[in-house]
Amino acid sequence: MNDKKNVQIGELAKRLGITTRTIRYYEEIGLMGPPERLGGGTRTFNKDDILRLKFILKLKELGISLNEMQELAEHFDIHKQDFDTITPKLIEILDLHISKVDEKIANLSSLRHEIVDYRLRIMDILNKK
Amino acid sequence: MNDKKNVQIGELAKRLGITTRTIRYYEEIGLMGPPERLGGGTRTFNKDDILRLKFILKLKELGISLNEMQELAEHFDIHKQDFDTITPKLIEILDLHISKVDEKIANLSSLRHEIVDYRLRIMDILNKK
DNA sequence: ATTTTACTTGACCTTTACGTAAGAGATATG
DNA sequence: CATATCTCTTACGTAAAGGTCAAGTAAAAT
Ligand SMILES: [Zn+2]
Ligand SMILES: [Zn+2]
Ligand SMILES: [Zn+2]
Ligand SMILES: [Zn+2]
Repeated sequence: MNDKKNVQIGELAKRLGITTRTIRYYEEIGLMGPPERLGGGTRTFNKDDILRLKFILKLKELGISLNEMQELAEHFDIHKQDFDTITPKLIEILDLHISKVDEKIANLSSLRHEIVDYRLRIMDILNKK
Repeated sequence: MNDKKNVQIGELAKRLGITTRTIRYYEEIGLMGPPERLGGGTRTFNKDDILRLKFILKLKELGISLNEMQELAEHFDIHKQDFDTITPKLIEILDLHISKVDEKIANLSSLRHEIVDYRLRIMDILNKK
């Protein structure tokens, strides 16, 4: 049994409902930073690592792309791992996202209108036959 | 000069604001059917071809994927090229799309709500410091 | 000690709708 | 005829976010 609090990749993935590939991928693109390793090379994740990963997943849920997160990460203090140091940059990004979402909603609404119209015209054609 | 009404690919693309690659691609995946060719192999498109292409672009505008169009195309009478033979299948697909769009709108709306909430919580943290 | 999991890196696969050469042939114009 | 401009096919590249092997190690359990 592990007496340290550190967790291996499989366990962590299971906990968060993602795959190990995902975690390695986030590390690969620099979102996660290199974790500590055991003697043999096995990754172990500490509490901060886990918090960071959860934070990433939260942002993803909010529709923020990994790319955007990378830009965002540049504004985190790299040496402090706590997220009390969230800068106004995050607010900025969230605001930008709110307006993007608004825009998408507007586009979809007018798309919906168009589809309905088109549908009606086709129904007319069918009925007049 | 061409005294026939048939048009070559470059001209057609320019007219419709797409690229020649797009037209060849639609043919490649079977959306467009092989056009007539000149002696040397150059494609020429007649009125019906053009109508069909415009129809495809219209559906694309409505958010219907090429894949869906292929399924749709299976329900067209392959030998008749007129679009009076639009079957109820198109209506079906449009209806499906309307509900998909509705779903997307709903998702985006709740996403927006979440983002705003999250933003507020962060603002709180920043202000209490 | 040995089997059974778990983990490692690397590399190729997936989807969608084309973009972008490369190299060769065709068409239009001077 | 020469030249410029199309057009042809073939085939690899692209973005996003991982999925899916494969071959080789390490850790955990028996
Ligand atoms: Zn974004
Ligand atoms: Zn209307
Ligand atoms: Zn669809
Ligand atoms: Zn709320």
